[in-house]
Amino acid sequence: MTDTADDTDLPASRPERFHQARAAQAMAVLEDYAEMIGDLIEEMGEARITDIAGRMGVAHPTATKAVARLKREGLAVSRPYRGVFLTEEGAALAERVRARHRTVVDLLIAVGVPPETAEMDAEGLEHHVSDVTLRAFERYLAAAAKT
Amino acid sequence: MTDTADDTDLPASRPERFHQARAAQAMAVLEDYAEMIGDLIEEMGEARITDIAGRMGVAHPTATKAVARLKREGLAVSRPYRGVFLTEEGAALAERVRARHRTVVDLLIAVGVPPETAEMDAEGLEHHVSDVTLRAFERYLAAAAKT
DNA sequence: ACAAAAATGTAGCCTCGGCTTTAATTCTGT
DNA sequence: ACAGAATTAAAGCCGAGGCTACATTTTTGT
Ligand SMILES: [Mn+2]
Ligand SMILES: [Mn+2]
Ligand SMILES: [Mn+2]
Ligand SMILES: [Mn+2]
Repeated sequence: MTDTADDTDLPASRPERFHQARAAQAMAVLEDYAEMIGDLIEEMGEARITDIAGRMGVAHPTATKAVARLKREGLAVSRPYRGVFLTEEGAALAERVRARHRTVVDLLIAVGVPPETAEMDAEGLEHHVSDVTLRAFERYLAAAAKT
Repeated sequence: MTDTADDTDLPASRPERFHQARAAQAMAVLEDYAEMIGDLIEEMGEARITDIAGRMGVAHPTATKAVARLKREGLAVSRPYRGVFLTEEGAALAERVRARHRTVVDLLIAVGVPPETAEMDAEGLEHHVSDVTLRAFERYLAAAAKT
């Protein structure tokens, strides 16, 4: 045995933190596709595989597989050669993800990150921002606005 | 064609932002293992597969494969049944990652995230913090300290 | 010294998210 | 109407990062 029990771990053990980060990562693709499909439906009335793939920067078979996973998870529906639509649950996820994305970008800008960089980094960061952290960001932004 | 050219994209196109996030993610595991191996060597003089696996919260063959990748990328060395060691490049990476992790935690705390949550979220967030953003965080923390 | 325990390695399986290639279907313009 | 273009689907490849089960080697205790 090597370890002396475990460091500073009264609350979440170190392995637990890695587990959490991996779980968040597993949701990341689903979240981005849901948000993107929501965007497309709003902007152009429908979400086509080609457009999804184009905006995600992937080949269209990759988008097709992602949509298949969304469907499997009950977040989207589609029929062959028709567009993709979000279920209620999928739409709710998309909305949450969109709001969180905005908050993350705003927080980054508020602490001095250049807007362009903020937008860039937020695309990856957003998926690892917990609810607790998100609420802290919102409070910070509200307080900063009052100044 | 569907899209009306592209939204707000003078600088980094939307697909480009997703590419960037995916690239960052591809480094994440390497970064965490490098940092962990550095920690273990410092704390106990050597990094054993069992300890690496234990702290990462994975089965030991998973750690073995990660170390194999580190070796393949020139970041670590090891011989069968001996511990794992970082190359110069690996140690430099570990150091950078450790510093960035601290800065991210500090920034989160500074904007009002509970320390426990900050530590939790930072484990995933850190890998998506670009150099530009990291420097902005440092400036913010320095300014906040002066208050 | 040597048997049992612990650590490490190896093989083989899975899912996910990329990709290319090829087939099927739908849309479009004349 | 229908040929060609565009879109979508399907199949099959890859690497990464998980896992379990089993083999090998090293360490340890008597
Ligand atoms: Mn994203
Ligand atoms: Mn986003
Ligand atoms: Mn991490
Ligand atoms: Mn870390």
